[in-house]
Amino acid sequence: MNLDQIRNFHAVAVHRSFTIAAEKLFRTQPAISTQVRTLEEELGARLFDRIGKRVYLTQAGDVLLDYAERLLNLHDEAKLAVTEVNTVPKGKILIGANESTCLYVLPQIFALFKKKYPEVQISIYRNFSKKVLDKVRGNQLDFGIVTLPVPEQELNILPIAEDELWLITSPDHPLTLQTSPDLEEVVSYPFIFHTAGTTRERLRKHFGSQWDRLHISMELASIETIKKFVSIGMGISIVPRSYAEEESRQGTLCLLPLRKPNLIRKLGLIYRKNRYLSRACIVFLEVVEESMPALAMERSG
Amino acid sequence: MNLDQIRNFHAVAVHRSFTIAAEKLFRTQPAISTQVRTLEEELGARLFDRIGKRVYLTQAGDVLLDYAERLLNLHDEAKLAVTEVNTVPKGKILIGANESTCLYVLPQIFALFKKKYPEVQISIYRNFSKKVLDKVRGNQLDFGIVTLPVPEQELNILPIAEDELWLITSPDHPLTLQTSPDLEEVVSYPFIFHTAGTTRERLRKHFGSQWDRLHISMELASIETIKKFVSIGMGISIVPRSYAEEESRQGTLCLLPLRKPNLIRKLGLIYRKNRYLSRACIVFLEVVEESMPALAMERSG
DNA sequence: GATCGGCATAAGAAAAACTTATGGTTCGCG
DNA sequence: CGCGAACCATAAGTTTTTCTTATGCCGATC
Repeated sequence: MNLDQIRNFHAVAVHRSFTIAAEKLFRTQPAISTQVRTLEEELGARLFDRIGKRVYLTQAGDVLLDYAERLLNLHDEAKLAVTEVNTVPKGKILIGANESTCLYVLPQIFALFKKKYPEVQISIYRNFSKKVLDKVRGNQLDFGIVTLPVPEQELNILPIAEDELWLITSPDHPLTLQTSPDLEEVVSYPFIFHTAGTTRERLRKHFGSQWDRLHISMELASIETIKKFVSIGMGISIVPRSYAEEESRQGTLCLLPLRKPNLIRKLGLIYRKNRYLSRACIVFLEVVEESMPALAMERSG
Repeated sequence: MNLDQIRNFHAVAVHRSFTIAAEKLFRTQPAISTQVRTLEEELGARLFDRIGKRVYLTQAGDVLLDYAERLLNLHDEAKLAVTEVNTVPKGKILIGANESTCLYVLPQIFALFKKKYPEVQISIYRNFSKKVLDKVRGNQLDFGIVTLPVPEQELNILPIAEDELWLITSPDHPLTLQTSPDLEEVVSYPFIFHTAGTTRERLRKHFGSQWDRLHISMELASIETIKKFVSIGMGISIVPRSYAEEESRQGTLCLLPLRKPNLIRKLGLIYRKNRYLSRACIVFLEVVEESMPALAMERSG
């Protein structure tokens, strides 16, 4: 029993005629007859009584007619629903990002996106860049926002923001007398770092041999707590500049550029290559690209 | 999109593998691949992301999977329901009968039937034998119970009861002095007849030339009213004996056999030839045949 | 880096479905 | 009452679809 047979049966049942059913379905009458007979044989039940030139539904036919309608309707609905996925932005998008991105980058993008496409639900997976990367590779996330660079294999990468890493200190810290200290001058002060993460690793490489001389007074899991403890003088730290601009304006933190080397942290939107993008995903990409100038502005402003 | 394609898609989605799906469906892997691709082309949407050796559902695929399950379930249910019609007695039977049959014949049959097959719903169309006959011919009724004989064309006929037509009078009527009056003696008294019906027509033929001499004091539409008016002496009438036995026992009516000719009224169950009988209809026939001795008893008892 | 596993594609074979032709009924109409 | 038209069933042959076999390609794995 396939949908075509059901469609045939339905047409015959509705028109109470094989000939008319055939016309409606753009087939010949024997085609319909044969299909209905096949269906009857498969079900082991006569569906129509052919009496004279008249056609009557049997009880079995009557039962099947009800199901036929439901099946055909459900089938139409299915087709429509599947087609809509790629024409109407709808459904759900899964995005992975680390904590600070969630705090400082995503809100602006999401606000814009939600305004344009309220029907699309966004779900956020918050974790370190590395975990996000794995999940994107494993097709468990539609998108990820991670610190660049990233091994390119199998991934599309769309740089969306870059930020210089600046030094933060408490407002009354000795370093604030400098306008732009270099690494050498900085290492003598106690540091506060992230417990883990891409930026921490990059800094470790950067400090090179000096890393061991570094006095790490605290290791904290979130950028917010780091800023708190820096502001009360527990140590200094290095963070993307934009993450501390608010506090700098308010005077609770002091934000200092490092002389050299200019440390840049780039953020990228990543998603798997060869992946079929739903309409919702496509418009999300569009929105991200649209809002990129704004994100760039943020850096310079 | 037909059910086979949906079944294929479903298997792939469930097992997340074309090869395993093929095994489960006893096909080769290319068969499944082609079918799924055809489905994708028809829907204009990729359903799976084939990344490396892994297979992932796209959002469109996810949407379709839900519908696929519903469609397949509904299909199974339909098959089961249709098959059950002819294996399990269920559903509805439409029976046509005239008023007196409804009152005196059907209750016993139905009681027995309902006891054996409580799942089958019986619906009664009450009308004159002629109308019942038409509806059975027109396939609007499963069965009819009518006065025999009946033109046999296209009908199966199962005689189910026969009854002598006896005279009924009020208990104090002069005729009660006779044990078995003949037609000649009877015609001088005022008669009460049915307004229409097979039996009335048969009587008219029977009376032959004497019909015109007959004094018809009333014509009534139901056997119950006829009996009422006969019992209060408004006239005499001729009815199937069993229809008045109760009143005869209670003494409200007097029931007299006519000497000659012995008028017999036969009842038959009729149904269309070439008609596919549902299980419910078949077991109904069985019950009627079973209860026929009982109905015969009624006549002699 | 060779091999294995798994999906895609191509070509040919098998199966299913369709069309044309035709026959048997029934029903309506002259 | 008989004839023709309408309607469904069946048969034969053709077209379309779907399957299998064979093979290629790519990524994962050892």
